[in-house]
Amino acid sequence: MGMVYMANTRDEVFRTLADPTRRAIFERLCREGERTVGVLTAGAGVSQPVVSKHLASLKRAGLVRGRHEGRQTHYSAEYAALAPLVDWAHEMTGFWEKKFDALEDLLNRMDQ
Amino acid sequence: MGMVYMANTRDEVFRTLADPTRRAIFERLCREGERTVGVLTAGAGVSQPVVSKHLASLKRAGLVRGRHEGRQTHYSAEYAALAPLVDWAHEMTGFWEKKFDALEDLLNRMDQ
DNA sequence: CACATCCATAGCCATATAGCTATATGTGGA
DNA sequence: TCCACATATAGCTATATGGCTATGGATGTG
Repeated sequence: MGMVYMANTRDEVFRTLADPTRRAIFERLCREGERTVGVLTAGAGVSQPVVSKHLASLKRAGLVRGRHEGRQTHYSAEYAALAPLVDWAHEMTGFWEKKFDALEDLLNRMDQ
Repeated sequence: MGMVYMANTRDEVFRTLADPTRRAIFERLCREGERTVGVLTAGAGVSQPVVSKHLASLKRAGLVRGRHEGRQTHYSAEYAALAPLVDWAHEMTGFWEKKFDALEDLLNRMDQ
């Protein structure tokens, strides 16, 4: 029950998406689908080795996957890897709702 | 339409929540509600000045608010500040769904 | 085979920042 | 007033990392 994702994974996802350049690359893969390193480099605003490095980070975090085809590597987004982030956020706001439930409960008791 | 949160805010929220210590402090405020710096320091695993610094970061990102009461400062979580993060994640997975819609559409056309 | 192309890796540097201790600031109590 | 307490700030250091250039390794092409 719960805790499907290790805190470790969550840590890495948060840390990986914190960098704007890296997040932009991931976002582009989400929007445009599978893309090669060369295409991603054009418009990334940084050099090709930097793009490769960021893609390696994203891959380590499970956020992208690479597919080799000849000389090119095609990367694509792994949408499911966003789950730890979304789950965590929902858990946090969940505590907020529970507090309101408790407040409502308290008010109901006070009514009696 | 959309773009209620500046990319700037999103950047800051991501960057702020990337640090595990800081995220743990925020998480505690979510779970336990309003807490003083002293209470947060106990169990944070770092010194009091570090906790104060992290709280200042969280405040700058809009993730917490502080309430002064005598010598103490009571901090509490601003759950709404998580919205940019959740919205972004949903936007990303939205692109995924659109792709499936397009695929389904394509398959429907091929059926004819 | 020789050469070009695509990507990954190595090695370097500059900067950002998370942690520390020491101290300042502000508040309550004797 | 004097001291204790709670928090914030200042100043420092070590480390992590995002950027670069140079180069290696692999794959097409003439």
